[in-house]
Amino acid sequence: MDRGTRARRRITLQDLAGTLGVSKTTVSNAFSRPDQLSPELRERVMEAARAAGYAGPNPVARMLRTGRAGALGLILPESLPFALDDPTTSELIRGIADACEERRLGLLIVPGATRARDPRTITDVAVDGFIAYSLPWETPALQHVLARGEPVVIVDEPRIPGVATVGVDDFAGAQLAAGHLVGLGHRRLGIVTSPFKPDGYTGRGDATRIASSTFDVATRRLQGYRAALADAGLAVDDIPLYECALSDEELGRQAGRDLLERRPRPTAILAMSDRLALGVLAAARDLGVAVPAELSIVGFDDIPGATTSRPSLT
Amino acid sequence: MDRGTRARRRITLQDLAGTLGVSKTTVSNAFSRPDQLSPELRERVMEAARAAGYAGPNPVARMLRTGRAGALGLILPESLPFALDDPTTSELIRGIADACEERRLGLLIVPGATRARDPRTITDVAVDGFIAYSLPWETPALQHVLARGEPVVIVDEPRIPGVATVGVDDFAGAQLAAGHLVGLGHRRLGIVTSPFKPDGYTGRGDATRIASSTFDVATRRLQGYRAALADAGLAVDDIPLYECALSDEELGRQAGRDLLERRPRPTAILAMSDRLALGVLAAARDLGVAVPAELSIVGFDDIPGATTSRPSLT
DNA sequence: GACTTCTTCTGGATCGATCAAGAACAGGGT
DNA sequence: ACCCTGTTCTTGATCGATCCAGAAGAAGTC
Repeated sequence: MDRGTRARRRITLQDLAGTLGVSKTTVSNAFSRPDQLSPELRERVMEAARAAGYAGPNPVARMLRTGRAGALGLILPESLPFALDDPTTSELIRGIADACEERRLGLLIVPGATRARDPRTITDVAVDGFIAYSLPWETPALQHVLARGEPVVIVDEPRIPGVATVGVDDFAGAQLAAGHLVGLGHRRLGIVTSPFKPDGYTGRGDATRIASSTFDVATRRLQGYRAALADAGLAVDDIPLYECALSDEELGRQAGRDLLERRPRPTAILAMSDRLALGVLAAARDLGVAVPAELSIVGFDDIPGATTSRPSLT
Repeated sequence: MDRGTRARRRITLQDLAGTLGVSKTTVSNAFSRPDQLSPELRERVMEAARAAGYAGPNPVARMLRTGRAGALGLILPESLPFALDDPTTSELIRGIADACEERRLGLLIVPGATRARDPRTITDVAVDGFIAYSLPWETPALQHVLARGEPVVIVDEPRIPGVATVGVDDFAGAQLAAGHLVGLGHRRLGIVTSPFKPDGYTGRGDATRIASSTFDVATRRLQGYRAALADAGLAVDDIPLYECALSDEELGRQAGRDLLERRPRPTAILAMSDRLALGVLAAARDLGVAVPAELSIVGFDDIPGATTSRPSLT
């Protein structure tokens, strides 16, 4: 069956070589290794390519032969807009994007990895390796990434033996933050945590949830807080906790309201991220609690040790 | 030269078929077309694959054979964090990301296309088509995209004959916004524009720049504004313009300050994006100009006709 | 028994490039 | 005349899958 005007097959390196009367290797070299042939011939090849509307070697075929995909996959736990809403994450992504461009690598983004998703969005993409950002332990997406057997770098969490991980020292950072507050004399604290599980729960701290946490970051930061507070002789189990499902200002505000309405009211609040801290600040404003006179708030800005009590911020 | 423990070559479909004593087609079918073989055999294949640590067919080889890359390229004019900082863009990207996931397509992001960049970041990626978002006319990146000969959809601009373009009706939207203001009785207006050229210029409007504009969106919106204002009998050339290099709140504020310091002071300002409008609002606050009592501000929210005078927004 | 029809599986061609090895020719040195 | 070195170009194999045509066997139909 001849379908009318025959759908013109995409032109290949071979075709071009044919019309020019040279070998395909030569055409290939004209594009990829210009020093391997005489300038005149190269110019002829390029000219013919232009005339034929040939844009250059098919990237997929090249990938197959060379074994390099020329791209990196970036796995994000949440949606892209949400991820970039967080200054820390945004900075990380920009850094990755810039580094990729510098190395002439494509950047393939796989957002929303904590949601259930078709494995094929991970198994079927052409990348040389992955960067996985802050995922809970048992995320299926992460399993698929690891199963591919390609290089993986995990940012922040989870820590998996044999897999490269980069991140901040959560324990030490949290310990420092909490130590700072007790050093200032605070004895009634409150803690606003990032999620322990990716199930969307937001509400008061719950020992069983903490015990079965799958987010390493939250766990380690909490341990850091508790270590410092225990050192100061406080009963860590009595310190009110509020868990937020997302590192989001609105949830931080909700957490702040809950903690600040308790009696006796805490004089200081530890928040596991800057966005949560901002939310707590908003809650303090809502409730007419003066900051920093009546309340100290400490966020966590992912630079170990650089913790700051924030007096104002708008 | 035998390099010590021989670097174990990556296992292939063929290898698996060998150890199982079946054909490679069968193994391929086990993964990609389960209805083509008996359940028992399929289970045997999958079992063997698991044992051998075979994660599934090599995506690149599959792409080459099937001719589909299973991914879309998204070209953005600015950096990723910047793009997502704008609510409209952010919403668009999220929409694209969701649609891609639904269709099991990867999303390969190429940010910063207005900057000079290595063509290979575009020519060498494995995608089935591109979405180009709001690029200036002569962007080299766009030329490379078009040269690939694959489907391209351009969002907003530029309009190129033969290339699918989606976007809002800038002219009509702008006309409506400006018409709204003159309808309210305003006669002294100011205009804050998005860039006419990707050269980073920010400052007062300049007729030559406008005449040689390469950003269609700004041009069409300006024409829309002017059409409505001319209809109202205003001298369009006398209306002060301020061009911002980016659709950024800080630049909008700068623009707002410039326009509001002119005498006679404008009673209304048209801004070509919501972020610019927010900046103007901030400038009004800085200068103690009451909104909406002394000043009306109209943004452009990319929904044709849905223009709103914004009384308050914090 | 001869026939079609289904299901299940196989072999070989193919996608479009790169790569390794080598042929052909030029010039240089002795 | 001979060998050596370098440049320029070609041939054939290869990357790892999918697709097409068809073989083998079971089952149903007359």
